[in-house]
Amino acid sequence: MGTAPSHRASTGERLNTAETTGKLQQAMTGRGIRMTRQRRVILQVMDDAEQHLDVDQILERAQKIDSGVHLVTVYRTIDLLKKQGLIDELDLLHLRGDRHYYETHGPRDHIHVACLRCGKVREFESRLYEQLKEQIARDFHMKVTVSRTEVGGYCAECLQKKGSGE
Amino acid sequence: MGTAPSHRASTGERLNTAETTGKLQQAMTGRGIRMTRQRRVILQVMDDAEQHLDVDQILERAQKIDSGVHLVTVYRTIDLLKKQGLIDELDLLHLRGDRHYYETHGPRDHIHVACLRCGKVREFESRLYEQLKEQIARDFHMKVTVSRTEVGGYCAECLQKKGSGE
DNA sequence: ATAGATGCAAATATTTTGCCGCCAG
DNA sequence: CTGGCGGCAAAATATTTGCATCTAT
Repeated sequence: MGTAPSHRASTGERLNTAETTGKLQQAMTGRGIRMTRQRRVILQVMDDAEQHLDVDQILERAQKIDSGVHLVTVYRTIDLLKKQGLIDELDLLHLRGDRHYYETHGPRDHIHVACLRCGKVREFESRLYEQLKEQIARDFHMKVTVSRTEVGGYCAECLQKKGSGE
Repeated sequence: MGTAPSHRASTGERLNTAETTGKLQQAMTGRGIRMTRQRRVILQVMDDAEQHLDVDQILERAQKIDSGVHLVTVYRTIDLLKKQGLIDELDLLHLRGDRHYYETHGPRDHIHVACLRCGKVREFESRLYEQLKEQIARDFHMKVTVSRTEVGGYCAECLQKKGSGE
């Protein structure tokens, strides 16, 4: 629980455009949603996050900025953001319990690829994925609004360590 | 929750290879796993299921066959099956709470496509999906063992009902 | 001023665990 | 016979809700 897994995947890229621009905050006010002190903090945390966070991590970071933020408020704000379609929810194949993870909804969907042994999570983008979603929309005549893909397996390093077993 | 009275019609469509023998049961005994009365029942339920089931549905169906099956046992057996890689776990984008759903691991992965309005869930297979997984394996030099893709949106019928707005 | 947000605690929901008697192999 | 398995209740986790108070607009 409390301790962040800190698996720092090699998410090297995707640096912060995160100045205090507050993309989320902008989106929210733009939609006429009331902005409170705590919401501002939580939104900032999400905007600055370099990777997906779970609720406890969000709380932890938020409290570093403003200790007067409560877990319940995090849940409520996350919920709001979900409903507004501004963040995505993942569970990383339940690798670490049934916790949920959240991240700001980027311009392009990415796949989360997790190593079942070391827990490292990487992101992956592919035109193939976009095509797949298009194919679904076409075949079912539906409008696709959200999608989530999580892939698990054993990463190169772990395969090496074990030889090739498992 | 559940309704589905149950026993599958023996005329129902079955997926390929599975004879009435119980593919799961075979796999389990083949791996030297102890077979108990309750496990047999749960495995049968999973084998006969025409679609993904949640734990309560599994329990319900199991108890129709043998009332002496407990929820805890369902959890433990499901867990065992997961570890053996014989079933897949889904959560259908949390469409209906944080319940998990399970289904036997077929020969080919399929995508779950859910309508966010009417809740209907369809399955989708695609060559593109296989290619995508291959691409991931190649790019990351990893061995992909599980994958889950869930897509949400609005199905043709629901789009019609609403006119076409949105 | 006032609708809506937050804090706090208690309620829910879901899954896991400890312990002990019982059954499959 | 014996070690794993299932039942039962209680614990652990994760998230939601009721209500009084406070605050952004």
